[in-house]
Amino acid sequence: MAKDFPTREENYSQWYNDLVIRADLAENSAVRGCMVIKPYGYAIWEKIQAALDKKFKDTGHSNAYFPLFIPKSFFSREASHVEGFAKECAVVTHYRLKQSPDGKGVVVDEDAKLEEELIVRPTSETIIWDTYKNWIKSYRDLPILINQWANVVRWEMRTRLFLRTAEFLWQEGHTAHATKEEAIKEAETMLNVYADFAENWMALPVLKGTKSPAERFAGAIDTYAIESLMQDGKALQTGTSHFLGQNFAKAFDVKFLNRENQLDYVWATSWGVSTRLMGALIMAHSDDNGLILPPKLAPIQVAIVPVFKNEEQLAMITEKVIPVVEALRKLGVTCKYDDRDTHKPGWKFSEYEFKGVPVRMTIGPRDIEQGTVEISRRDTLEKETFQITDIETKIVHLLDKIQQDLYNRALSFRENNSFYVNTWDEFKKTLEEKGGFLYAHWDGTPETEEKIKDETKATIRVIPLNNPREEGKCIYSGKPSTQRVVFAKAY
RNA sequence: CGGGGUAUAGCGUAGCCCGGUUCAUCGCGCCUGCUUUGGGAGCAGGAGGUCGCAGGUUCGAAUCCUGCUACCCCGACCA
Repeated sequence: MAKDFPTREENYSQWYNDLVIRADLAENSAVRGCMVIKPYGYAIWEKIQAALDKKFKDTGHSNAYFPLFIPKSFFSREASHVEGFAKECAVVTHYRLKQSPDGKGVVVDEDAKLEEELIVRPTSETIIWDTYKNWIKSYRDLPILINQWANVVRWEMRTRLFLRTAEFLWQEGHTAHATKEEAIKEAETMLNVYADFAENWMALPVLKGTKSPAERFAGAIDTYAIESLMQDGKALQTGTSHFLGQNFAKAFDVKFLNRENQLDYVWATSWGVSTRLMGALIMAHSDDNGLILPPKLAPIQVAIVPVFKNEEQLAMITEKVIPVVEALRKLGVTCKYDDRDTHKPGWKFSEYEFKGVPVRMTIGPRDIEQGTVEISRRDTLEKETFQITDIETKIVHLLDKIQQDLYNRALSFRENNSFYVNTWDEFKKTLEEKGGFLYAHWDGTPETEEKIKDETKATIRVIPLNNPREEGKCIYSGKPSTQRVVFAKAY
């Protein structure tokens, strides 16, 4: 097995980073806090994009594109929005370079100073609402249901591959509606789209809920989120959907004539998921042997490794393999026949394990004699020998089973790491010793939430949707509470 | 941006405390050849380094001093 590959027990942070590198997903770039997404990693992102994009289209949305640069003044319009992002904006001040007077390289041409600075978008609400203003005159122009696939920049102090990079890829939906009810429904619909994607594609069980005021998006009335649990017991916010009320409409003066012939501000939502999803994928499923990908998102679903001593043997194997590859492709399975003679079988086994390929098929002289193949599944590392006849059907079923088993495994992990706690001591003890999701009573005040955070680093991850009512006492203040909320340490 | 640490070959490292025939170690990887190939092969040979950058101290600096830059960890912030 690979040397110098830390196990999760040693250092989860180190484990995660090395896993990303070893699985050939991404690396830190020369630009501070940014990442290079390598071909294999990007292939996973493309799978994620394709699946989400289809869901967006199916729910009536269209894609569009808005500028990367946003005039600084746009940020002044919505007070809480600017407060939320001001500290992490990259600012463009000049538009030209010139030869350095001393002849060494280039310098910024001070004569080319911009009249108004441009902000590299940290999110696009402002520029989009400035644009929507011109598009919306009447209720007949509504709703506007638009999504944008883009990159955004947030000058974070501390960065980590996929989880928090200075530049990241994401999609951001921005919708405009005639009524409050319709906008809230949209925000909830998109939350469900994300939850469905997480559970059925990423095999990642999620909690759906709303955020406490302190954790809300800057400028939102209500923030919905899906929250998932990683293997080290920390929570990761994997997607958000915001009901923005009329805040941005008022800030950008977006009014329309409603059915009653009255001028009104439009109601808005925004929602997004990012390359952070890949971080979730890595941390939720992987083991010490490398990545484990759910079949639906794996760029390679089946890796076929021939074992051969010479070209004649390889030719015999290839003859058997080609019909299988073709049959699998017809069934929509992506497979790679790795007949390179530059690496040994053992090397390839490890390689595809690192990359998280769900199923490996091995075929060698032994199999040729007996008409068999060896099938190995990545999630359990189990190996089994089958007759090659109709093997493609078995593989398709196995892929479905792996997808389901991964979800079930993650779900039982979450269930085993969710705790109902009733006292402050119990809260601290459980958080310290076990981590995970803590269901606890909270008095509903930001002050209490803040104090709990200061003392334990735990935050309210979500207030679950359709949360059962339950009388109780706040674990911190002892004041009355009507429901449990979910606390955890988060990334 | 506060506190701490690190920077030596593609990657990971030794050497630094106590400057000097060790001014560059070891492992992985890479190249060549032979033997190998069902879980990251073995042996033999080989290539590869402005010791982060810029100054300073000294007869002499990877080693000591100063400044800069980048990265890592812990905080604050966050998809």
